[in-house]
Amino acid sequence: MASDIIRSVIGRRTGIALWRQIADAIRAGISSGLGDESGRLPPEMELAEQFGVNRHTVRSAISALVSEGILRAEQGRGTFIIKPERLTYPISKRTRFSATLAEQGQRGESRIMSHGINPAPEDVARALALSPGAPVLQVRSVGFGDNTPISRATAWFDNERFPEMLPHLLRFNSVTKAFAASGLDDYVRVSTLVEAYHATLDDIEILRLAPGSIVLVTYAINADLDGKPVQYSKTRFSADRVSLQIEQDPHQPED
Amino acid sequence: MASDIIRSVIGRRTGIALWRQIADAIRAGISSGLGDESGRLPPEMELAEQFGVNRHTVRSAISALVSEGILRAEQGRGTFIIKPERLTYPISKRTRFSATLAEQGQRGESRIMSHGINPAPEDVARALALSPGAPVLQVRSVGFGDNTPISRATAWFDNERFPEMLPHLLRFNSVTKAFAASGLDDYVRVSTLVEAYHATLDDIEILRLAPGSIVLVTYAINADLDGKPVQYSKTRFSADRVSLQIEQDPHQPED
DNA sequence: TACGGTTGTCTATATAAATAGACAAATATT
DNA sequence: AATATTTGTCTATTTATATAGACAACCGTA
Repeated sequence: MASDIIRSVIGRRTGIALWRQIADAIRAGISSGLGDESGRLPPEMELAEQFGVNRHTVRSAISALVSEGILRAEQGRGTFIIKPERLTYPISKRTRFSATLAEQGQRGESRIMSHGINPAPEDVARALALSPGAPVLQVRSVGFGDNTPISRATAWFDNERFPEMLPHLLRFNSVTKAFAASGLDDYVRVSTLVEAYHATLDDIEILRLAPGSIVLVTYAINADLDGKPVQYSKTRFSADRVSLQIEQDPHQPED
Repeated sequence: MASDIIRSVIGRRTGIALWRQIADAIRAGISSGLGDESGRLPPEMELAEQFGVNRHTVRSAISALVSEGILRAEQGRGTFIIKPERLTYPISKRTRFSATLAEQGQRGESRIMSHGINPAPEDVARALALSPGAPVLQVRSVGFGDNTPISRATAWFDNERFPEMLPHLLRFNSVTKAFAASGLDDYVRVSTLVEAYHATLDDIEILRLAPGSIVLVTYAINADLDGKPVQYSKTRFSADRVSLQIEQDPHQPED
């Protein structure tokens, strides 16, 4: 009885293998209370019945989740959930994790993977209110939580206005501190665009995702207090591992 | 040569059929410039070569997109793109489409599918700051743009405070006007949580999606100017058809 | 009208996914 | 020690995916 959490019935002839649909359903079900207090999943036979498939199909799904590091199977005992949590990322006017560069405190960390100074592509120039081709600093980074990759980001900065941004970033590993060292004491998030896509092969490799996983993609603009854009970043989050929490600063006076 | 837009190489033995991966890649590629000025896709043979698969596999993908209404194949001429656009949904302090109930103006429209007064489930009670089990009005609706379904939503309202909400909603087909008629002149969005999932069978049916599609899910809370929550809604958007645009009201005074 | 380029249809074969059944191996309980 | 429960492994069969090749049907143009 128990787990009627499996409401997401699965379809056939969809181009998505049943075992993968079931793996996705189990992964999703974990956060919504699949499994008992001890983190034990219902036995394979029961799951097979719930999903209306053969036991071997469920086993394929579980096997995939085991190699993802989400489940652990113990012969004779059962199958257990390893990591139930989902990180919540705040996005507000004062969002500071922005390019997922550091300062997440607690369990967060981020690493700069590569950087360079290039002429601004069209979309970057538009976002930063620069003329196309103007020199911009581009920084790629990967954000981690509990040693698992959570997000990967590319951030751009106006190289004319912030010529010393890169050394500051490398030194402080914090956008806020790097801006401060560049003479910008405060900045605010002015715009965030959210989209969702299937993971690319790069996503799968870098974020250690399962094929067919989903990524949340954000396009964010930070500006100084005059409204002039100072940072543009594109970030790809593992949708399995994060929620984006958008706060609208409720208790402020109305305009 | 042209379309090296196909960067998203496809993987095998992933549990996702090649034809579906290719369909997803083409669907995604459309918005980023796949196809020439006239909206014509590269010929099947060329696509097959680009993706490194057999022509028949590409044909399966195209056939799926044709029945999705995204492509149109004409014998002897080529395959053409039907709908390139993607709707942008704003989410800000003053977001009013909220439960995707109406007032989107322009080309937007929404229809109430069902409604009822029930005891509040735990998450709804928490969001509305009510005691669990308190009576709440629940309204399900589907939002349309250009006659294609864009989103489906469930909204909850405190039935004690707004006992006449339902008739007002049915009459005005607008949350804002229904609140106004209930004596609440203004309200603001205080919180929006964004997640992404694979489409369920319900999503596929109601939003007319392809199996394996992605949905953006938002959990939103609107509150009156005292900060008391007045509406909680869960909305599921077709990720192929919308971007969520989050504005943080940049030009306001700091706190 | 003839031709190159394109989509549509057919047959055949190989590989991956799914079902079915049986039994071994480990675990916990009686 | 015996038993029921659960995961692990094996064989066999069917269905869905993917590849391969050939040719018909249709379009635009030379």
